Amino acid sequence: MPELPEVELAARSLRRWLGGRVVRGATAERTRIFRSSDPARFERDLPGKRLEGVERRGKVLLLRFSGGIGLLSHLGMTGKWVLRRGGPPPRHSRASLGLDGGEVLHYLDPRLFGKLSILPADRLGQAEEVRSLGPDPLIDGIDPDALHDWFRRTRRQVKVVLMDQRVLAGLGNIQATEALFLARLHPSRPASSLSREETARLVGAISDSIRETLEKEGASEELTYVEEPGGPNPFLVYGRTGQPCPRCGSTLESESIGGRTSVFCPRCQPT
DNA sequence: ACGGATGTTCGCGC
DNA sequence: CGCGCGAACATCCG
Repeated sequence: MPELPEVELAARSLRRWLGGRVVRGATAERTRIFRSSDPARFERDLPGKRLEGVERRGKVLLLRFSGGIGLLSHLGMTGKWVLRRGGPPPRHSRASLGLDGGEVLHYLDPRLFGKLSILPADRLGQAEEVRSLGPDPLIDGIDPDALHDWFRRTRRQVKVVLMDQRVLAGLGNIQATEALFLARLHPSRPASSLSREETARLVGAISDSIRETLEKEGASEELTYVEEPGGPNPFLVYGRTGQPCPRCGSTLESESIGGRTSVFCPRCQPT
């Protein structure tokens, strides 16, 4: 589920579901989700508190509750917040917040790669997970010169740099793959080889890719309310190795870059 | 049944 | 300190 667009949609859902509402009860399993915190604090600190605000920085969700309680949520690879009313808890619910009217907000995470921590609300922004982040494309925008400076100072491949959260906050394997395709840049190009003009093109492509994904996944979320996976692949090239390039019809190829599968068109994205 | 998966972090070696 | 690589985490899905 989670790169910048999905986390942004999660933030919007959380605001809609429990903005201003009071938590009646809280439960948390003792799992590695609570690494730097403690499930007991989740259960003890949240009941009686009102959600006052939800922010997102990169892939990190920051929830502020009344009483100065803060909750940091990183969805990892398979984390997800869902709202249910009644019924048995969904599979892999690791923590939950009970609300008025029988509604329950569940944090689902089958693989336990995500993270939850309770900390003072006024220190959410100073958490290491947030402090280490570069500019967020949606909140701060992307400065082409600053990105070009990063590119010039590294010997890494451009896709690896795009996924470095210190450079830009929120891009993962999908968004980096899609943006490089839109910008017609091969993912394994040394970042330092990109011209100022190519970097500017890439900046536009990143914005386009994020906006596209937000629209597509936002629309499907409204349709289903309780989002279910398994729809058609909404991406241009991600997950489409061996299929025809949507731009030129050449067969899409893939290779591992920075330990992740990267899909590209050998003709549109020359090395 | 096997292989891969939207993320992060750690250890190892150069 | 930079960087590449592989592994680990735990489960699901095609």
